[in-house]
Amino acid sequence: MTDSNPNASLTAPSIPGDALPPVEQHAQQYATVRNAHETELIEDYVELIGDLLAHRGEARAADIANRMAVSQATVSKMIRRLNELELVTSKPYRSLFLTEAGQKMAETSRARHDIVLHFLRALGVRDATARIDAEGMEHHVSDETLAIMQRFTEQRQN
Amino acid sequence: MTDSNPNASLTAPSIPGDALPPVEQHAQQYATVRNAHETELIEDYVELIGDLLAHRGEARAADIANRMAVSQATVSKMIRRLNELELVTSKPYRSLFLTEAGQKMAETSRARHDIVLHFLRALGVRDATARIDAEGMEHHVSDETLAIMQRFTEQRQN
DNA sequence: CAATATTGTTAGCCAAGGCTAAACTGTTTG
DNA sequence: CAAACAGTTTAGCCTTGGCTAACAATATTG
Ligand SMILES: [Mn+2]
Ligand SMILES: [Mn+2]
Ligand SMILES: [Mn+2]
Ligand SMILES: [Mn+2]
Repeated sequence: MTDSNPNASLTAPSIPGDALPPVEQHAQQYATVRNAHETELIEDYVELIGDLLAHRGEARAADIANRMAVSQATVSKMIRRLNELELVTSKPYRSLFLTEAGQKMAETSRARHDIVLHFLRALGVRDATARIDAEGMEHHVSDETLAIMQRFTEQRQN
Repeated sequence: MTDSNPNASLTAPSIPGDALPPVEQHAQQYATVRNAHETELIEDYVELIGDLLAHRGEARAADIANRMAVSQATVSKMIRRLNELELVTSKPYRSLFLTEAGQKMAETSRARHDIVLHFLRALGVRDATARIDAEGMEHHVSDETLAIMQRFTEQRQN
């Protein structure tokens, strides 16, 4: 469907910047963002569990709660979801582990996260800022942009 | 609070990539993202309403629903929220308008969105991809990074 | 100008992701 | 080895942001 008010050009003030994108393309932008937001928290949990396993040998709910600054109850509920999605295995009161699918997601997320982080640093952003920005940006960066970021970073480093 | 398992170094496998950031810094990353997600949809609505007013002279709920690919009921409910936040004024069955605060937010969001979009294009990302990525990234880019993106874009264009 | 089409609102539903408080389990230690 | 502590789970609450279906108001048009 198209916008209402067909004779808008009569009432619109002077052309302010870029024109609006076509409705379908515009809608796609928002839909893609909504989509990313459905998976991003899952990805962050799985990525963090993978990091804890790699660096600490175990991933406890309490550690996740501390690192995410979230209550233990919130983590516990999320772990149940991760279990249902078959991304982690867990026995009550024991460390978490990643399933095959979980490990794959952790690696992918970690790789993407690192590319964004290193790119921001290569751009000249301070480390602490780069870390904060990367945590949010990573979920909204397409493969195309990711590839460009990676090339950019490599060239700056050589 | 600190992580559990004090003798983790005994069980951890070989150092995989970067170390984990300190707990407080790590927690700050996630907290900042959660914070951005609280305001991001509001910003997109206000930004879109501002764009519709600028380009079309009016902002109707139906247009918003089409452009966001969301039901009219969802838009109607959101407009009530924007009203409560005193970002828009609305009379039933009439176009929306932005309050002073709404206009300010629209301008800020639009400016930030444009900087990210132009930066991505300057990097070499295709326009359609850049638009999609910018829609999500914009809410997770710090002022520091934004300034660096803007400088980068300007230099590529000169 | 009445009928129809479009637009807007309301009600009621749902899932996600937060929280606190309370109960339960496992571990450490006096 | 009992008590205290640390970690985990459960229950119940809340807000946000989606949806559909039904209804209400306005605009268009035969
Ligand atoms: Mn991440
Ligand atoms: Mn993240
Ligand atoms: Mn986001
Ligand atoms: Mn946006």
